[in-house]
Amino acid sequence: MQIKNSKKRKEVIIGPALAVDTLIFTIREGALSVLLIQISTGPYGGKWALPGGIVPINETLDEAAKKVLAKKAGIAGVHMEQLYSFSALNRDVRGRTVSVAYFALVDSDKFTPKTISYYADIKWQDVFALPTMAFDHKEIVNYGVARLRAKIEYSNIVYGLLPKEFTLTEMQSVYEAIIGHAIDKRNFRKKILSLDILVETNKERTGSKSRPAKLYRFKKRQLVFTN
Amino acid sequence: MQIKNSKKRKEVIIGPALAVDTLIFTIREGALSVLLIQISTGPYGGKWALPGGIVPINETLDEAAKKVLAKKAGIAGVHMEQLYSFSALNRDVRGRTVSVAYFALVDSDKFTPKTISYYADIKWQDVFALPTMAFDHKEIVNYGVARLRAKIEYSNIVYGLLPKEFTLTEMQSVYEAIIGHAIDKRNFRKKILSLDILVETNKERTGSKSRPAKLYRFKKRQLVFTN
DNA sequence: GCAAAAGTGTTGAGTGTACACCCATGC
DNA sequence: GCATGGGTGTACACTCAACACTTTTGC
Repeated sequence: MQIKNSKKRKEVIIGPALAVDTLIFTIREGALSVLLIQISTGPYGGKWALPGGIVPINETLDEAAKKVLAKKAGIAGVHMEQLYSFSALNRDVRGRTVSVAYFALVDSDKFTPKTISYYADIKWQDVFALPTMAFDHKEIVNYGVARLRAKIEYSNIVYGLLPKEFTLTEMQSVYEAIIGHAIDKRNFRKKILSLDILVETNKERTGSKSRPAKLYRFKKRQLVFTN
Repeated sequence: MQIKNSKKRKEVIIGPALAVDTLIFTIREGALSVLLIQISTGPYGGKWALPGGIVPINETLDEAAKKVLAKKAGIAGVHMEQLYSFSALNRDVRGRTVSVAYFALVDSDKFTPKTISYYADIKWQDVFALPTMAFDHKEIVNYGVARLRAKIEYSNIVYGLLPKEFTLTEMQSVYEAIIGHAIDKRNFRKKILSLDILVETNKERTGSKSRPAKLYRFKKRQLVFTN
């Protein structure tokens, strides 16, 4: 594209940088948690943040987010969706950056965070006890928690937080961790079973010192809306 | 920010351009409609598109979208919210652009689209009869319609499509235009009145050749969730 | 036999849905 | 007095919320 006059030249002024940040949720020790990395150097050195990265010119936002998951957290093949785009002028003191936030759901038993060279540390963090965070990342986490809370009410999205096979009590614990309060066991079971999103396996979870529990699977391990 | 080594230099590679596109909904002749502009020149000359613009380095996305509304459609002071970010690699053949879509709701009686010099034309278009559109704008419109449909079920968002005072039948027509089918009058009134989002004025809409209808106002002309 | 968690039903309140007629006005 | 749209109530089905005891296992 040739630039021929000053009017058109305006259009090639460099705009904000474009980044993706990823909110990776899991349930860990009964608490809804997110994966945080600790920044090594620069103005945010020592602060905690969400894994993120610049969007390359030849990748879509989804692709860029997927690569962040893979490279910075070693996570692949999980449910991921776009959350919201954040653009406050001062959100990154190093330069004007617009960030598209994504969220992903993982089964923490399957993924162990590993520190990568250029981060000081990496860890799962209870979303209700966030440390001081860089950028507007606390706001992003809270926005993501709200979305997740809404979405468990009308979809099977929690499949992303559960292993292939699980008991109804385990599933209920996931719901309770997300909404932050206890649920009636009988009502929960009645409701979930009526949604027709689970199938009974004929296995049981044994090895506890109490009665074995039936194991269930999701009919579809992909997003299904339930009303 | 000084660039000191080749590793850092990578970070200043120019990424995708960042734009906002605005989906401006109204109800016009009983049909849910969007404001489209016709592109004058270039590879998309003659095609219809949503009003949009590049995001300047010193504006947030919300600000940039608000300015697009003001400058390209002459609309201000209406409900507006972020919809989604679109980033397919080939969405604009002129160059890699990521677009953050916004949607706004207006009362078509208050805004008359005016053609601006650099567009060939501008018009309200029924969302169920879209012309061939530039970029991925048809997808954006459909995404926006879906969001709007969902949102009228759990919020007072339709205030944006209605004048200050209106009859329940007018309000019902707005709902019907959005969901695309008729609703039972008695059930609609019972439901809406039970939500406690309207107040009765003591005026009536006269001048028709039938019985005058009571006029109502929204308690709050800002987004309120109703369940 | 006891501790621990799994599993199971009923009732009442509230909400959603289907459905038909009278009322106030203009002409 | 008739055409037009405004305005109203009831019955049934369904969903949601509250609530306590029995079953199966390990030790």
